[in-house]
Amino acid sequence: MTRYLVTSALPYANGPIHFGHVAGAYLPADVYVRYLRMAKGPENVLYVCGTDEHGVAITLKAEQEGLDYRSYVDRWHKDIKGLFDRFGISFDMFSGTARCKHHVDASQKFFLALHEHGFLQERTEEQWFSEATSRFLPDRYLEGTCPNCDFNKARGDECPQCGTWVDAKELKNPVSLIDGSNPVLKPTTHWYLDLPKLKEQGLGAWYDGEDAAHPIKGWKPNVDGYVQAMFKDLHERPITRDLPWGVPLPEGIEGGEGKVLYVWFDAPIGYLSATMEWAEAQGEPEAWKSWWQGEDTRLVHFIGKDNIAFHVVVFPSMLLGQKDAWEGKAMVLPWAVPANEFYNLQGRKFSTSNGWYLDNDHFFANFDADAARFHVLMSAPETADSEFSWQEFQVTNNALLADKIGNLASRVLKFAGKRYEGHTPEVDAAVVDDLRHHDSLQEADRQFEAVGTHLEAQEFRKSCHALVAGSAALNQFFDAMEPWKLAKSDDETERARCAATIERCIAYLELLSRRLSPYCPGAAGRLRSMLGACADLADGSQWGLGAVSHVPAGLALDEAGVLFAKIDDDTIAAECERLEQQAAAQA
RNA sequence: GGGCCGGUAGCUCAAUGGUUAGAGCUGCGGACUCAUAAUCCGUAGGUUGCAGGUUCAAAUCCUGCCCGGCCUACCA
Repeated sequence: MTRYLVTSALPYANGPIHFGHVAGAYLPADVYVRYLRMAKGPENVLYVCGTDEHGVAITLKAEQEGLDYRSYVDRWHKDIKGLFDRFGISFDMFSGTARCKHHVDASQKFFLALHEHGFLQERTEEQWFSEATSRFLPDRYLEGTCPNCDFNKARGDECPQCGTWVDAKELKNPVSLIDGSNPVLKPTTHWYLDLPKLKEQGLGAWYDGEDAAHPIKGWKPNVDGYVQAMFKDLHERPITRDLPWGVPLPEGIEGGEGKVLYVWFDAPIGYLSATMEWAEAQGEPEAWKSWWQGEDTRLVHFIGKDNIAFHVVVFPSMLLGQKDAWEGKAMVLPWAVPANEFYNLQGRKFSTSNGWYLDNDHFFANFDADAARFHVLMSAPETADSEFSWQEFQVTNNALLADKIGNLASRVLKFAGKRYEGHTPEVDAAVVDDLRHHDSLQEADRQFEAVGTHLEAQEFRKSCHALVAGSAALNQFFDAMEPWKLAKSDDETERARCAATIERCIAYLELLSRRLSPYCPGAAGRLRSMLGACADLADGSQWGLGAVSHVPAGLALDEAGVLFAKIDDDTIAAECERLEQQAAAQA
């Protein structure tokens, strides 16, 4: 059986995350995972993630705030997890690279295996060193005079005046932006990952799909364009740093004392160490192997476009370079990397510091997480940047969720409540059989099946459209049958058609509740409880096939409630106003 | 500067080189009354960013330009 190991990019524990992050790497993954659990069985799906808690940016911010590194990342870990909980992101394990007890060992083992297999190069170069703080300075935290145009506020990596790329060592009169001191050049040794060699030894074949073990489907255009360009000019890449915070180099590496693994190196290993943590929590510490070394595993990385190089080139290289170091078995390579673009907010980038963001506490206190999930997914940046707008959110919520889907449940169940005293009607099987061929029901069948095929292909926007189209087809069916007229007829055959119509609608509402489940788990659950005893006609945790073929008579239905509440114009106007004020306050 | 992605109806998006470029939402008109003033039907809406080229045929392929975005290896 094919198994799916799904990851979402590790959020950096250095600040709040927002809807933009959720739209790109988390919500699509969560909907995909919820679908897979239903369609393939929960035992064949594992969804892991965690915060990325190392790196120079964290050390600097923590020091600025006077916090030790541990407390600092703990705070953001908690904050970030809080937003995921509100969105209902259903990780099997959400850990963190500085809190997972397997992480240091796993990362060091990765390094050692690459070292032993000849995929690392050692180089000694001069770097700016601050004697005041006894630390090497990243280029970005240096300022000085540009060697090209003499502009005196050039950064260590780039000159904002002439735009040229500055080699930090050539920067004149450098000053540390951290403490204002004048650094000196000092030699330091670092290890480089030999990407060109790894590309020759299998990465290239894997990427091109020549490796039969990984029959990956085509890469997305944004991924392929980026990686092809990268392959044309592939270089060795440093994977160590001089920092006081991170995974120390393994013992026994000469010259490695006091150095740590580069955060980009240890971060993706977080997917593996989180899996180990999950396995241990299950009481089967070895269970991670069946995921990371199983021939049937499909490893799927959901990321934003800023992460493409690391997930399609660097991390696969690291996995490939392990060879048989892990008890003689190779690691799986990614099967798919759905990289999304960026999600903006009403024409501008999300920015907490500029006040251009959605306040998470406020949002979830006033709006339904299910509606947010559906809208954000439906407008997710799959092929190009996209955005959240309050007006569009209102349209999705009102016109699609409340009117098309919620009202469908309402009209059917209330009709049954009145005409059949809250129970499923008795039907003539022949009349029901006749209705099965109705154009609208066949259209509903097609659309509800398409929901699954689109999800399987990671086409989330299309899957949302199919779900709405399926519901629209059911509304058409209801309208075409006109049960409100049939029910009042003196003709017995007309009343039989009415009963059969309601029977079919109830069967399809049960199907709808399962199709809706990955997107809107809360509303799907409410719909199932409204269906009362009819919810028992199919296992709600199963994607299953289509609508149940026969709804027995006399099953009790529950009270028909409101699945999705509408959002009025004033509320939307108030939210837009709130956003503008937030931005103005920060200006 | 270099690389890459995108530009299609008022809005959000579709369209293996192949009929007359399609949906949804909004707008307008109508039907209906079971339902959350919902639903259903009809209709309007286009120089596919611009200019060339290839082809029997171009939104699609090629060249140049314009606009937006991302990356550019020490921002994770």
